[in-house]
Amino acid sequence: MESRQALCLKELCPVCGDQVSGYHYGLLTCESCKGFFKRTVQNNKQYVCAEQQECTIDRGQRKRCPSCRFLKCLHVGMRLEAVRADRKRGGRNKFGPMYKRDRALKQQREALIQDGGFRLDSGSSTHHRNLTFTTGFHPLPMIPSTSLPTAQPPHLCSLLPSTQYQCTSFSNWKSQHSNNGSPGPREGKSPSSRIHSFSPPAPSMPQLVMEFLRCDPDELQLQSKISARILQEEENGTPNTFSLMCVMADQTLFSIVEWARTSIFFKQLKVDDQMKLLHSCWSDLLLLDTVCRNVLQGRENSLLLVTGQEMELSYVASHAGLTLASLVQRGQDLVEKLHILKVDRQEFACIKFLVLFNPDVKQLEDPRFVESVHEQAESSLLEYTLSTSSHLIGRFAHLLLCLSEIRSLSTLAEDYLYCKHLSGGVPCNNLLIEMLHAKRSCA
DNA sequence: GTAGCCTTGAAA
DNA sequence: TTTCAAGGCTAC
Repeated sequence: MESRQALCLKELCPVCGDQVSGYHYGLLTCESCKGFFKRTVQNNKQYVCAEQQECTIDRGQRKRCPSCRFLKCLHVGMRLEAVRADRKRGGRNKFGPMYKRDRALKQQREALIQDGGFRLDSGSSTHHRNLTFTTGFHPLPMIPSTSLPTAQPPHLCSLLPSTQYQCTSFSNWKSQHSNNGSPGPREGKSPSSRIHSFSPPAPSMPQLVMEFLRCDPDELQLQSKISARILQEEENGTPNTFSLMCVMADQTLFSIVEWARTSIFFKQLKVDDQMKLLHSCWSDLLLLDTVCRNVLQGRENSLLLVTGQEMELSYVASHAGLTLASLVQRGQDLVEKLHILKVDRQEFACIKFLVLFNPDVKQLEDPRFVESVHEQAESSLLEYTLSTSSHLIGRFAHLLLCLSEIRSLSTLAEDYLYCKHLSGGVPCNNLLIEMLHAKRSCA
Protein backbone atom coordinates (compact mmCIF):
# COMPACT_ATOMS: atom_id res chain seq x y z
CA MET A 1 0.00 0.00 0.00
CA GLU A 2 1.37 3.38 -0.99
CA SER A 3 1.72 6.11 1.57
CA ARG A 4 -0.92 8.82 1.74
CA GLN A 5 1.60 11.43 0.66
CA ALA A 6 2.88 9.36 -2.27
CA LEU A 7 -0.66 8.92 -3.55
CA CYS A 8 -1.32 12.66 -3.40
CA LEU A 9 1.98 13.74 -4.90
CA LYS A 10 1.53 11.59 -8.00
CA GLU A 11 -1.35 13.82 -9.04
CA LEU A 12 -1.25 17.02 -11.01
CA CYS A 13 -2.96 20.26 -10.04
CA PRO A 14 -6.35 20.38 -11.81
CA VAL A 15 -5.91 24.13 -12.30
CA CYS A 16 -2.42 24.42 -13.80
CA GLY A 17 -0.99 20.91 -14.00
CA ASP A 18 1.85 21.60 -11.57
CA GLN A 19 2.81 19.13 -8.84
CA VAL A 20 0.17 18.79 -6.16
CA SER A 21 1.25 19.65 -2.61
CA GLY A 22 -1.84 18.46 -0.71
CA TYR A 23 -5.49 19.20 -0.21
CA HIS A 24 -6.20 22.90 -0.36
CA TYR A 25 -9.65 24.53 -0.23
CA GLY A 26 -11.54 21.43 -1.17
CA LEU A 27 -9.27 19.45 -3.46
CA LEU A 28 -5.71 18.49 -4.32
CA THR A 29 -3.88 21.47 -5.81
CA CYS A 30 -0.36 22.82 -6.12
CA GLU A 31 1.12 25.29 -3.66
CA SER A 32 0.91 28.24 -6.03
CA CYS A 33 -2.77 27.79 -6.90
CA LYS A 34 -3.47 27.37 -3.21
CA GLY A 35 -1.77 30.72 -2.52
CA PHE A 36 -3.43 32.37 -5.51
CA PHE A 37 -6.90 31.22 -4.45
CA LYS A 38 -6.29 32.37 -0.88
CA ARG A 39 -5.08 35.83 -1.93
CA THR A 40 -7.96 36.26 -4.34
CA VAL A 41 -10.66 35.38 -1.85
CA GLN A 42 -9.12 37.03 1.21
CA ASN A 43 -8.47 40.29 -0.60
CA ASN A 44 -11.75 40.18 -2.51
CA LYS A 45 -9.95 40.59 -5.83
CA GLN A 46 -11.92 41.37 -8.97
CA TYR A 47 -10.09 40.41 -12.14
CA VAL A 48 -11.00 41.13 -15.74
CA CYS A 49 -9.85 38.99 -18.61
CA ALA A 50 -8.35 40.98 -21.52
CA GLU A 51 -9.31 38.23 -23.96
CA GLN A 52 -12.43 36.09 -24.32
CA GLN A 53 -12.18 34.33 -20.94
CA GLU A 54 -10.70 31.31 -22.65
CA CYS A 55 -7.05 31.70 -21.62
CA THR A 56 -4.99 28.56 -21.22
CA ILE A 57 -3.98 27.99 -17.62
CA ASP A 58 -0.92 25.80 -17.32
CA ARG A 59 2.25 25.92 -15.29
CA GLY A 60 3.98 28.28 -17.69
CA GLN A 61 1.04 30.62 -18.33
CA ARG A 62 -0.85 30.62 -15.04
CA LYS A 63 0.40 34.12 -14.18
CA ARG A 64 -0.87 35.66 -17.44
CA CYS A 65 -4.57 35.86 -16.65
CA PRO A 66 -5.68 35.80 -13.01
CA SER A 67 -9.31 36.12 -14.12
CA CYS A 68 -9.28 32.86 -16.04
CA ARG A 69 -7.13 31.25 -13.39
CA PHE A 70 -9.65 32.08 -10.68
CA LEU A 71 -12.57 30.92 -12.81
CA LYS A 72 -10.73 27.67 -13.40
CA CYS A 73 -10.13 27.32 -9.65
CA LEU A 74 -13.88 27.58 -9.08
CA HIS A 75 -14.67 25.38 -12.04
CA VAL A 76 -12.53 22.47 -10.85
CA GLY A 77 -14.16 22.76 -7.43
CA MET A 78 -12.02 24.89 -5.10
CA ARG A 79 -14.29 25.99 -2.25
CA LEU A 80 -14.65 29.64 -1.28
CA GLU A 81 -15.98 28.71 2.14
CA ALA A 82 -12.71 26.94 3.01
CA VAL A 83 -10.97 30.34 3.12
CA ARG A 84 -11.47 31.46 6.69
CA ALA A 85 -13.15 34.78 7.20
CA ASP A 86 -11.47 35.16 10.61
CA ARG A 87 -8.04 34.22 9.19
CA LYS A 88 -7.51 31.89 12.13
CA ARG A 89 -4.51 29.62 11.65
CA GLY A 90 -4.13 25.93 12.25
CA GLY A 91 -6.65 23.26 13.07
CA ARG A 92 -9.00 21.47 10.75
CA ASN A 93 -12.16 22.51 8.98
CA LYS A 94 -15.35 20.74 7.92
CA PHE A 95 -13.63 19.39 4.82
CA GLY A 96 -11.54 16.94 6.86
CA PRO A 97 -13.94 14.01 6.35
CA MET A 98 -14.30 14.90 2.68
CA TYR A 99 -10.52 14.76 2.17
CA LYS A 100 -10.42 11.47 4.03
CA ARG A 101 -13.10 9.98 1.83
CA ASP A 102 -11.49 11.32 -1.33
CA ARG A 103 -8.23 9.67 -0.29
CA ALA A 104 -10.01 6.39 0.39
CA LEU A 105 -11.67 6.53 -3.05
CA LYS A 106 -8.32 7.20 -4.71
CA GLN A 107 -6.73 4.28 -2.88
CA GLN A 108 -9.65 2.07 -3.87
CA ARG A 109 -9.23 3.07 -7.51
CA GLU A 110 -5.50 2.59 -7.36
CA ALA A 111 -6.05 -0.93 -6.04
CA LEU A 112 -8.63 -1.66 -8.75
CA ILE A 113 -6.32 -0.39 -11.48
CA GLN A 114 -3.55 -2.62 -10.18
CA ASP A 115 -5.83 -5.64 -9.78
CA GLY A 116 -8.09 -5.51 -12.76
CA GLY A 117 -6.89 -2.86 -15.15
CA PHE A 118 -9.88 -0.49 -14.81
CA ARG A 119 -9.42 2.74 -16.72
CA LEU A 120 -10.46 5.72 -14.67
CA ASP A 121 -10.00 9.42 -15.00
CA SER A 122 -7.32 10.98 -12.88
CA GLY A 123 -7.88 14.13 -10.87
CA SER A 124 -10.02 14.86 -7.88
CA SER A 125 -13.04 12.66 -7.46
CA THR A 126 -15.21 15.55 -6.46
CA HIS A 127 -16.20 17.43 -9.57
CA HIS A 128 -15.71 15.61 -12.83
CA ARG A 129 -17.78 13.61 -15.24
CA ASN A 130 -16.94 9.98 -16.04
CA LEU A 131 -15.96 9.28 -12.48
CA THR A 132 -17.70 6.32 -10.94
CA PHE A 133 -18.22 2.70 -11.83
CA THR A 134 -21.55 1.62 -13.18
CA THR A 135 -22.97 -0.67 -10.58
CA GLY A 136 -26.57 -1.22 -11.50
CA PHE A 137 -28.46 -0.94 -8.25
CA HIS A 138 -26.55 -2.95 -5.71
CA PRO A 139 -26.56 -2.55 -1.95
CA LEU A 140 -24.08 0.05 -0.82
CA PRO A 141 -20.79 -0.66 0.89
CA MET A 142 -20.69 0.23 4.58
CA ILE A 143 -20.17 3.92 5.04
CA PRO A 144 -19.64 5.07 8.61
CA SER A 145 -21.80 7.95 9.70
CA THR A 146 -21.94 9.69 13.01
CA SER A 147 -25.26 11.40 12.48
CA LEU A 148 -27.86 9.25 10.83
CA PRO A 149 -31.03 11.04 9.87
CA THR A 150 -33.92 10.10 12.11
CA ALA A 151 -36.37 7.47 10.93
CA GLN A 152 -39.34 9.77 11.54
CA PRO A 153 -38.37 13.14 10.13
CA PRO A 154 -39.70 16.33 11.68
CA HIS A 155 -42.11 18.52 9.72
CA LEU A 156 -41.02 21.42 7.54
CA CYS A 157 -42.20 24.04 10.04
CA SER A 158 -39.89 22.60 12.69
CA LEU A 159 -37.03 22.59 10.21
CA LEU A 160 -37.47 26.34 9.76
CA PRO A 161 -37.14 27.68 13.32
CA SER A 162 -38.53 31.15 13.78
CA THR A 163 -35.50 32.12 15.89
CA GLN A 164 -33.50 32.13 12.65
CA TYR A 165 -35.32 35.18 11.44
CA GLN A 166 -33.17 38.26 11.34
CA CYS A 167 -34.07 41.22 9.25
CA THR A 168 -30.99 42.57 7.56
CA SER A 169 -31.27 44.72 4.50
CA PHE A 170 -29.50 44.49 1.18
CA SER A 171 -27.45 47.53 2.02
CA ASN A 172 -26.28 45.85 5.22
CA TRP A 173 -25.38 42.82 3.21
CA LYS A 174 -23.42 44.94 0.78
CA SER A 175 -21.49 46.70 3.52
CA GLN A 176 -20.67 43.35 5.09
CA HIS A 177 -19.43 41.92 1.83
CA SER A 178 -17.44 44.72 0.25
CA ASN A 179 -14.20 46.23 1.44
CA ASN A 180 -15.00 49.90 1.23
CA GLY A 181 -18.21 50.29 -0.64
CA SER A 182 -16.51 51.48 -3.80
CA PRO A 183 -17.40 49.56 -6.93
CA GLY A 184 -15.06 46.88 -8.23
CA PRO A 185 -13.73 47.10 -11.77
CA ARG A 186 -16.64 45.06 -13.16
CA GLU A 187 -19.39 46.76 -11.28
CA GLY A 188 -19.67 49.87 -13.40
CA LYS A 189 -20.66 47.99 -16.53
CA SER A 190 -22.78 45.39 -14.79
CA PRO A 191 -25.95 44.56 -16.72
CA SER A 192 -27.67 44.51 -13.36
CA SER A 193 -27.46 48.26 -13.14
CA ARG A 194 -29.65 48.43 -16.23
CA ILE A 195 -32.06 45.75 -15.17
CA HIS A 196 -32.75 46.72 -11.57
CA SER A 197 -35.50 49.20 -10.92
CA PHE A 198 -35.75 48.17 -7.28
CA SER A 199 -34.01 50.45 -4.82
CA PRO A 200 -31.38 48.35 -3.00
CA PRO A 201 -28.02 48.66 -4.75
CA ALA A 202 -26.82 45.43 -6.32
CA PRO A 203 -23.64 43.93 -4.92
CA SER A 204 -20.94 43.20 -7.49
CA MET A 205 -22.27 40.31 -9.53
CA PRO A 206 -19.29 37.96 -9.47
CA GLN A 207 -19.36 38.34 -5.70
CA LEU A 208 -23.02 37.37 -5.57
CA VAL A 209 -22.31 34.29 -7.66
CA MET A 210 -19.58 33.47 -5.15
CA GLU A 211 -22.04 33.94 -2.31
CA PHE A 212 -24.49 31.55 -3.99
CA LEU A 213 -21.68 29.03 -4.40
CA ARG A 214 -20.73 29.38 -0.75
CA CYS A 215 -24.22 28.21 0.20
CA ASP A 216 -23.88 24.94 -1.74
CA PRO A 217 -23.90 21.88 0.51
CA ASP A 218 -20.96 19.51 0.58
CA GLU A 219 -21.75 16.72 -1.90
CA LEU A 220 -19.60 14.05 -0.25
CA GLN A 221 -21.07 14.63 3.19
CA LEU A 222 -24.54 14.40 1.72
CA GLN A 223 -23.61 11.24 -0.14
CA SER A 224 -22.33 9.54 3.03
CA LYS A 225 -25.34 10.61 5.06
CA ILE A 226 -27.93 9.41 2.56
CA SER A 227 -26.01 6.23 1.78
CA ALA A 228 -26.01 5.39 5.48
CA ARG A 229 -29.74 5.99 5.62
CA ILE A 230 -30.35 3.72 2.61
CA LEU A 231 -28.24 1.03 4.21
CA GLN A 232 -30.33 1.37 7.35
CA GLU A 233 -33.48 0.90 5.25
CA GLU A 234 -32.01 -2.16 3.58
CA GLU A 235 -31.10 -3.67 6.95
CA ASN A 236 -34.59 -3.03 8.29
CA GLY A 237 -36.18 -5.13 5.59
CA THR A 238 -35.90 -5.49 1.85
CA PRO A 239 -37.72 -2.55 0.39
CA ASN A 240 -38.12 -2.45 -3.36
CA THR A 241 -36.07 -0.13 -5.54
CA PHE A 242 -38.88 2.41 -5.87
CA SER A 243 -39.25 2.69 -2.08
CA LEU A 244 -35.51 3.20 -1.75
CA MET A 245 -35.67 5.94 -4.38
CA CYS A 246 -38.42 7.61 -2.34
CA VAL A 247 -36.23 7.48 0.77
CA MET A 248 -33.42 9.02 -1.26
CA ALA A 249 -35.72 11.77 -2.52
CA ASP A 250 -36.99 12.39 1.00
CA GLN A 251 -33.48 12.68 2.43
CA THR A 252 -32.38 14.91 -0.45
CA LEU A 253 -35.36 17.09 0.31
CA PHE A 254 -34.05 17.44 3.85
CA SER A 255 -30.73 18.65 2.56
CA ILE A 256 -32.52 21.09 0.23
CA VAL A 257 -34.48 22.55 3.14
CA GLU A 258 -31.27 22.80 5.16
CA TRP A 259 -29.53 24.48 2.20
CA ALA A 260 -32.36 27.00 1.86
CA ARG A 261 -32.60 27.62 5.59
CA THR A 262 -28.94 28.57 5.83
CA SER A 263 -28.70 30.38 2.51
CA ILE A 264 -28.10 34.04 1.96
CA PHE A 265 -31.33 36.09 1.54
CA PHE A 266 -33.59 33.14 2.38
CA LYS A 267 -32.70 33.24 6.06
CA GLN A 268 -33.80 36.86 6.10
CA LEU A 269 -37.37 35.90 5.22
CA LYS A 270 -40.08 35.25 7.77
CA VAL A 271 -40.79 31.57 8.36
CA ASP A 272 -44.22 31.82 6.72
CA ASP A 273 -42.68 33.11 3.52
CA GLN A 274 -39.91 30.52 3.71
CA MET A 275 -42.51 27.76 3.91
CA LYS A 276 -44.57 29.18 1.06
CA LEU A 277 -41.52 29.37 -1.20
CA LEU A 278 -40.38 25.85 -0.34
CA HIS A 279 -43.85 24.39 -0.73
CA SER A 280 -44.00 25.93 -4.16
CA CYS A 281 -40.63 24.81 -5.54
CA TRP A 282 -39.52 21.70 -3.64
CA SER A 283 -39.99 19.37 -6.60
CA ASP A 284 -38.21 21.77 -8.97
CA LEU A 285 -35.27 21.88 -6.57
CA LEU A 286 -35.29 18.14 -6.13
CA LEU A 287 -35.22 17.60 -9.87
CA LEU A 288 -32.63 20.34 -10.32
CA ASP A 289 -30.42 18.64 -7.73
CA THR A 290 -30.45 15.38 -9.70
CA VAL A 291 -30.02 17.15 -13.02
CA CYS A 292 -27.09 19.18 -11.69
CA ARG A 293 -25.36 16.08 -10.32
CA ASN A 294 -25.77 14.27 -13.63
CA VAL A 295 -24.60 17.21 -15.76
CA LEU A 296 -21.48 17.77 -13.65
CA GLN A 297 -20.55 14.21 -12.77
CA GLY A 298 -22.81 11.75 -14.56
CA ARG A 299 -22.20 9.49 -17.51
CA GLU A 300 -24.12 8.93 -20.68
CA ASN A 301 -26.87 6.31 -20.54
CA SER A 302 -26.91 6.11 -16.77
CA LEU A 303 -28.50 7.93 -13.89
CA LEU A 304 -26.16 9.08 -11.11
CA LEU A 305 -27.94 8.97 -7.75
CA VAL A 306 -27.28 11.13 -4.72
CA THR A 307 -25.64 8.10 -3.06
CA GLY A 308 -23.01 7.97 -5.79
CA GLN A 309 -24.51 4.82 -7.28
CA GLU A 310 -25.29 4.68 -10.97
CA MET A 311 -28.35 3.13 -12.49
CA GLU A 312 -28.27 2.10 -16.14
CA LEU A 313 -31.08 3.74 -18.13
CA SER A 314 -31.72 0.36 -19.73
CA TYR A 315 -32.40 -0.96 -16.21
CA VAL A 316 -34.90 1.87 -15.62
CA ALA A 317 -36.55 1.21 -18.98
CA SER A 318 -37.02 -2.48 -18.26
CA HIS A 319 -37.93 -2.29 -14.55
CA ALA A 320 -39.91 0.94 -14.18
CA GLY A 321 -43.38 1.44 -15.61
CA LEU A 322 -43.95 3.36 -18.82
CA THR A 323 -44.72 6.68 -17.11
CA LEU A 324 -41.70 6.65 -14.81
CA ALA A 325 -39.37 5.45 -17.57
CA SER A 326 -40.50 8.25 -19.88
CA LEU A 327 -40.07 10.81 -17.08
CA VAL A 328 -36.52 9.60 -16.47
CA GLN A 329 -35.81 9.70 -20.19
CA ARG A 330 -37.07 13.30 -20.43
CA GLY A 331 -34.87 14.17 -17.48
CA GLN A 332 -31.92 12.58 -19.19
CA ASP A 333 -32.61 14.56 -22.38
CA LEU A 334 -32.54 17.71 -20.28
CA VAL A 335 -29.23 16.63 -18.71
CA GLU A 336 -27.81 16.15 -22.19
CA LYS A 337 -28.97 19.64 -23.27
CA LEU A 338 -27.38 21.23 -20.23
CA HIS A 339 -24.23 19.22 -20.72
CA ILE A 340 -23.94 20.47 -24.28
CA LEU A 341 -24.44 24.02 -22.98
CA LYS A 342 -21.58 23.28 -20.55
CA VAL A 343 -23.52 24.60 -17.57
CA ASP A 344 -21.19 24.79 -14.58
CA ARG A 345 -21.51 24.86 -10.77
CA GLN A 346 -21.69 28.65 -10.71
CA GLU A 347 -24.65 28.70 -13.09
CA PHE A 348 -26.45 25.92 -11.22
CA ALA A 349 -25.95 27.86 -7.99
CA CYS A 350 -27.67 30.90 -9.57
CA ILE A 351 -30.45 28.77 -11.06
CA LYS A 352 -31.26 27.28 -7.66
CA PHE A 353 -31.82 30.77 -6.27
CA LEU A 354 -33.90 31.69 -9.32
CA VAL A 355 -36.14 28.70 -8.60
CA LEU A 356 -36.30 29.25 -4.84
CA PHE A 357 -37.15 32.93 -5.03
CA ASN A 358 -40.18 32.55 -7.24
CA PRO A 359 -41.98 35.91 -7.46
CA ASP A 360 -45.17 34.18 -8.67
CA VAL A 361 -45.82 32.61 -5.28
CA LYS A 362 -49.04 34.09 -3.90
CA GLN A 363 -49.74 35.71 -0.52
CA LEU A 364 -46.16 36.36 0.49
CA GLU A 365 -45.63 38.83 3.32
CA ASP A 366 -42.65 40.32 1.56
CA PRO A 367 -43.17 39.83 -2.17
CA ARG A 368 -40.92 42.75 -3.09
CA PHE A 369 -37.96 41.17 -1.35
CA VAL A 370 -38.54 37.85 -3.13
CA GLU A 371 -38.89 39.65 -6.44
CA SER A 372 -35.71 41.63 -5.90
CA VAL A 373 -33.69 38.53 -5.00
CA HIS A 374 -35.06 36.81 -8.09
CA GLU A 375 -33.93 39.75 -10.19
CA GLN A 376 -30.51 39.74 -8.54
CA ALA A 377 -30.12 36.04 -9.23
CA GLU A 378 -31.19 36.47 -12.83
CA SER A 379 -28.79 39.36 -13.36
CA SER A 380 -25.96 37.41 -11.76
CA LEU A 381 -26.63 34.50 -14.04
CA LEU A 382 -26.85 36.76 -17.07
CA GLU A 383 -23.61 38.54 -16.30
CA TYR A 384 -21.78 35.36 -15.45
CA THR A 385 -23.08 33.67 -18.59
CA LEU A 386 -22.07 36.61 -20.77
CA SER A 387 -18.64 36.81 -19.18
CA THR A 388 -17.92 33.13 -19.70
CA SER A 389 -19.55 32.53 -23.06
CA SER A 390 -20.24 35.87 -24.70
CA HIS A 391 -19.54 34.28 -28.10
CA LEU A 392 -22.48 31.90 -27.68
CA ILE A 393 -25.46 34.03 -28.60
CA GLY A 394 -28.65 33.04 -26.86
CA ARG A 395 -27.05 30.69 -24.32
CA PHE A 396 -28.75 32.56 -21.47
CA ALA A 397 -32.12 32.16 -23.21
CA HIS A 398 -31.41 28.44 -23.63
CA LEU A 399 -30.72 28.20 -19.90
CA LEU A 400 -34.05 29.83 -19.08
CA LEU A 401 -35.79 27.45 -21.48
CA CYS A 402 -34.23 24.53 -19.65
CA LEU A 403 -35.53 26.02 -16.42
CA SER A 404 -39.08 25.96 -17.74
CA GLU A 405 -38.53 22.35 -18.83
CA ILE A 406 -37.48 21.57 -15.25
CA ARG A 407 -40.70 23.12 -13.99
CA SER A 408 -42.93 21.17 -16.34
CA LEU A 409 -41.05 17.94 -15.69
CA SER A 410 -41.24 18.34 -11.93
CA THR A 411 -45.01 18.93 -12.16
CA LEU A 412 -45.36 15.65 -14.06
CA ALA A 413 -43.17 13.89 -11.50
CA GLU A 414 -45.29 15.30 -8.68
CA ASP A 415 -48.49 14.05 -10.34
CA TYR A 416 -46.93 10.63 -10.80
CA LEU A 417 -45.80 10.52 -7.18
CA TYR A 418 -49.21 11.63 -5.95
CA CYS A 419 -50.93 8.84 -7.88
CA LYS A 420 -48.47 6.31 -6.50
CA HIS A 421 -49.07 7.73 -3.02
CA LEU A 422 -52.85 7.35 -3.39
CA SER A 423 -52.37 3.74 -4.38
CA GLY A 424 -50.17 3.16 -1.32
CA GLY A 425 -46.94 2.80 -3.26
CA VAL A 426 -44.97 5.53 -1.49
CA PRO A 427 -43.66 5.28 2.11
CA CYS A 428 -45.73 7.64 4.30
CA ASN A 429 -44.89 9.97 7.20
CA ASN A 430 -42.03 11.73 5.56
CA LEU A 431 -41.15 15.18 4.28
CA LEU A 432 -41.78 14.13 0.70
CA ILE A 433 -45.42 13.32 1.41
CA GLU A 434 -45.83 16.43 3.55
CA MET A 435 -44.64 18.60 0.67
CA LEU A 436 -46.81 16.74 -1.81
CA HIS A 437 -49.91 17.43 0.30
CA ALA A 438 -48.97 21.00 1.15
CA LYS A 439 -48.67 22.01 -2.48
CA ARG A 440 -51.98 20.40 -3.41
CA SER A 441 -53.80 22.06 -0.55
CA CYS A 442 -52.40 25.44 -1.71
CA ALA A 443 -53.41 24.87 -5.32
C1' DG B 1 1.56 39.74 -7.33
C1' DT B 2 3.70 35.14 -7.11
C1' DA B 3 5.12 31.00 -4.96
C1' DG B 4 7.98 28.36 -1.87
C1' DC B 5 8.66 27.62 2.77
C1' DC B 6 7.27 28.30 7.69
C1' DT B 7 4.06 28.39 11.70
C1' DT B 8 -0.08 27.20 13.82
C1' DG B 9 -3.45 24.42 16.11
C1' DA B 10 -7.67 21.33 16.07
C1' DA B 11 -8.67 16.68 15.06
C1' DA B 12 -7.21 11.99 14.73
C1' DT C 1 1.88 12.94 19.87
C1' DT C 2 1.26 13.27 15.07
C1' DT C 3 -0.90 14.91 11.09
C1' DC C 4 -1.92 18.20 7.72
C1' DA C 5 -4.61 22.02 5.93
C1' DA C 6 -5.21 26.41 7.21
C1' DG C 7 -2.80 31.36 7.27
C1' DG C 8 1.69 34.05 7.33
C1' DC C 9 6.18 35.54 5.75
C1' DT C 10 9.33 37.00 2.39
C1' DA C 11 12.60 36.73 -1.61
C1' DC C 12 11.77 37.37 -6.10
